[in-house]
Amino acid sequence: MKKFINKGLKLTPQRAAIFEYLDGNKSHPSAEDIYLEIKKRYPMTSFATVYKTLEALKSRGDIVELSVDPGRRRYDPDTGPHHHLMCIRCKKIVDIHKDFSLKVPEEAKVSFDITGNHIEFYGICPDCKKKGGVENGSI
Amino acid sequence: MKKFINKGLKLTPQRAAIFEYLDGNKSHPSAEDIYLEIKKRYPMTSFATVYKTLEALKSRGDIVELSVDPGRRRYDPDTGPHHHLMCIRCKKIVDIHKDFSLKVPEEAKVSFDITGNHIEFYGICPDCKKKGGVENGSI
DNA sequence: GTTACTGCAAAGCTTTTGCATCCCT
DNA sequence: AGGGATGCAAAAGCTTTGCAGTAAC
Repeated sequence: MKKFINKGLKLTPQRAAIFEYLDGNKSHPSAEDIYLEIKKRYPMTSFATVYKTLEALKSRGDIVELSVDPGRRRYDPDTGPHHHLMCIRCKKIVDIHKDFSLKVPEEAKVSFDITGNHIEFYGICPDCKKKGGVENGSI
Repeated sequence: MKKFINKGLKLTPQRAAIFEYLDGNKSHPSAEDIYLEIKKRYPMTSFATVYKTLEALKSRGDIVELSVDPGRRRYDPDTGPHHHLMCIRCKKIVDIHKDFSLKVPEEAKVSFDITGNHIEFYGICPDCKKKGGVENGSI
């Protein structure tokens, strides 16, 4: 929570609820997840407010947007360098805090200015392993 | 083209055009890119057909869906293991064919069955470097 | 002749936006 | 008081789907 306040943003009850929900959150929630959770405490909260707040936080660098889950954006309040492992069945995402020190090939380095990297691991989580079934993933 | 035909799918002119366009294609096109291109040769082609064909190819494992570009899915006919570098300004994607042999941390390995991984590099491409400007990326 | 594919249009989801009102500072 | 934030509803993207007609095999 500390990291969000006093940054020039007005602290409204809705935002406070969003900040509090995100702070330390390891679930990589989607906008809808956040909306539904916030609504429990502040039923007046609208979807637009959630999206606008996420956009504000994102552009301030207080959260990052994940594109691992095709079809919906997920948000991560952990802005430090780390990677993710997503269950291809239930879309659960867990953090991989490990430094892989990736060396980009020379050809790419000379033409592009590389600004970052992100590794996505795919797999089946323990819960889904128990249930069985079929899936088809994406990169 | 060879890799797509005779797989139980009916070969219609629309599909032939899609197969031909995708074969060896390194541009990582979106469904719309494909649709617009195919339409030049087969103006009757519909968006639905493109999506349905992509779905068919995807479920047969003949193409992979990339989730690097938030907001739109991109398709890659190169189904071998490789990674990608995307320009955060123009969304251009280039291949990174290099084996990084990533070792997943033990904690993750024991709980998940890891099925794959994919590295996304982010950067500014040569064309966009010339133009200058500001951006804000996502992971 | 079957069966699968096509095209159209409608619907489904997620995300964005305009605008009047509200309320934090 | 001023300016940013809220909420509503409409709109905008992208993707999926139902269905009748059509074409590949």
